[in-house]
Amino acid sequence: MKDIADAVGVSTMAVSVVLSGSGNQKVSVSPAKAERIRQVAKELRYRPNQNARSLKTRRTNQVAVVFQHFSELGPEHPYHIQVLNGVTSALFPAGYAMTLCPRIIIDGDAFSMSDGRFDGVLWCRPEFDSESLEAISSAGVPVVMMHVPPGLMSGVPTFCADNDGAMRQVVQHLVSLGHERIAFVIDPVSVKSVEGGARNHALTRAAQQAGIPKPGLVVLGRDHSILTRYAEKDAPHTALVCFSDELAGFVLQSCDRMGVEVPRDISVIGFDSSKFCEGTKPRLTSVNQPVDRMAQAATNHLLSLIHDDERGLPRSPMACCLYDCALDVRESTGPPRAH
Amino acid sequence: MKDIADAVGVSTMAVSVVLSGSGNQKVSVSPAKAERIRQVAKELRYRPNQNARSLKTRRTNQVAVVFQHFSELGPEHPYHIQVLNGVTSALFPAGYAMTLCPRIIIDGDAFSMSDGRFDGVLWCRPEFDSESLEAISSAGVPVVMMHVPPGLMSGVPTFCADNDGAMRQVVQHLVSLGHERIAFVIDPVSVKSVEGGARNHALTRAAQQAGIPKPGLVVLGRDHSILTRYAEKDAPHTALVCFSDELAGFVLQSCDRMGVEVPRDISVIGFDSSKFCEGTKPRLTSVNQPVDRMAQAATNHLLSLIHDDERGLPRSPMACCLYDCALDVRESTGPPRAH
DNA sequence: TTGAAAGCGTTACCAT
DNA sequence: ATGGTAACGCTTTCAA
Repeated sequence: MKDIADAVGVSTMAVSVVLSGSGNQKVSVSPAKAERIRQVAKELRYRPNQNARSLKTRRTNQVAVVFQHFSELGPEHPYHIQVLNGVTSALFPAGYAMTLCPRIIIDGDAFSMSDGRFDGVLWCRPEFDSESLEAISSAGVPVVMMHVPPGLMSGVPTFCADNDGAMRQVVQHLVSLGHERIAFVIDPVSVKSVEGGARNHALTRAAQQAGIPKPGLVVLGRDHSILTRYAEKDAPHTALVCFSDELAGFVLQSCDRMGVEVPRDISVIGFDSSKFCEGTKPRLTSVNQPVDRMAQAATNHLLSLIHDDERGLPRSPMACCLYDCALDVRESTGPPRAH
Repeated sequence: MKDIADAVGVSTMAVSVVLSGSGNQKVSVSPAKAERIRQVAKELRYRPNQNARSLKTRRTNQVAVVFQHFSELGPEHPYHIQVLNGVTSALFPAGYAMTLCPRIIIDGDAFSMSDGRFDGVLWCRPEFDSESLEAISSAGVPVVMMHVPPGLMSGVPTFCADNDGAMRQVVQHLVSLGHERIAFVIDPVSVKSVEGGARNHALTRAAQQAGIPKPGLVVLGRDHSILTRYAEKDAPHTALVCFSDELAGFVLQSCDRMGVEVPRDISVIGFDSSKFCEGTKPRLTSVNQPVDRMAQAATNHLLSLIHDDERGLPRSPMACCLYDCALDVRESTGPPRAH
């Protein structure tokens, strides 16, 4: 900056005002000099140092996104991808960069989100411990969370699927087919997550409302032998509602391997209704969760909070945003086997 | 920092040395005081400001990844996901964050990669203009590129699939099935990319070596009517080699719509051999490009360059790294229709 | 072993 | 309209 200032014959301040485009009203530079400054800056290939700028302005135009296990990224896990799509579609047009930060994602050091590098944080970890909870509520920057059911986090805006509504549709669909004994299938990791519990309870409530027996809970670890039970005539359940499409795909594979035919012997339902559902045999009935829309809306809300803070305005009081889910009926559900 | 220093009764320097973990040898702090400093820092919930730290050290522990069209992210485009997986698997354990920067990705402002926010850049845009070329070669930070065939970029390390080897396998497979008249199918965007041209030429060379006629070039825009030609008896080509799996999937759809049966009427080959290939009907024969491995290796190389620069060592002279591809034969290729 | 002080590159206040 | 100057929070050299 000093080189430019010297070359043009002005102070560094003038250069700053012209090139930062901060619209500083207290200081103005004549159009001629401004043009000359821009010209020299180009000649000298001047690149503003963002670190210095951020240090001074306390704004980085960078937002952190926190996932749980990033290694799970892949076509079987369209979730991450949908989130990334939603986030970037909101972030990029606004000129914000998105960063995936190992200190938070891998090391679990949630406090590092307040280290000055981020204007805001989008928290997409479905599971979080007390330490991250403290970090979130005492964060120096706006935080928006996804997949946290209403009433669990106070003071942090939340974007979540309407699990109750979704499960009501699931139960209605199954009941209309003739099912009565259903179970919720979940993996050991998700069962500990907030949304895992929420969906399980939602299914239970929906079943209760529909007047069918309380759904079972199957935590599916490495040992899938439990599935053999569903091949028997006195199988405890005739329909399995899975926490995710991936898990449902897993169940389908296991069924196939064990000679259990879907949906003749048992019905299977997934969650997310990703393109993955189109590729399974049979095609997977699944709850359609608008993850990309949710992520986009969450990101836009985060941006507005950042904006509020920046201007000293009170933050928007929005607490929780619930998203309707639809049930995409495909071929993995059908009437239960006659006895 | 000053608060901590005052509370403990030392200077800010002592705090810095203890908490930054920079292993400063010129200065040492007694273990007792060091412990006390750490303790007070915790009590005061001290969070080091990364911007200030970066401003001083000129290191951010952040790496930028540049894609072409991020909006294409999705299950049909496993490419981006594979790259992200490879990149993060190398970056995160090393403590580096990954950022997707709109100024480069959307606005195309390649010069912003030298704005001090990144220790290095992984360039994954298959297409690049002269301006970005200048930005890349004059970048203040190490840059590593993917998908640039050997000999095209000097001074910038490159990680690329062995397109020649891949196309040799493709041609061998097709010839062994009895094909002689083949064509390369590509979209209007990729045809202008470096790797698009490289693959086209690779196919041509491989065909020449195998002694079959020079392959045709089909640029598939919105108008897919060209495919109708392949339904006729005197079809010009009996096999289509596509630039990407997505494009091949598109071709399969068009064939289906037009009553062209694959592989009876025509053989189709994709590129990437993503999981997408398992979901198509018929399952897609495709070149298996180890994108995640390439991305991981490219990232590791970038990290080593950063390391070299940091220590003032000469940069590794590695210029180009070529990756073997395999042909995954599935059901979209078969003998050509008898006349 | 410790403290004082000089920057890092930028922005913004307060004078002229 | 313009120029000096003090921060921003941290690291690091130098002197004690």
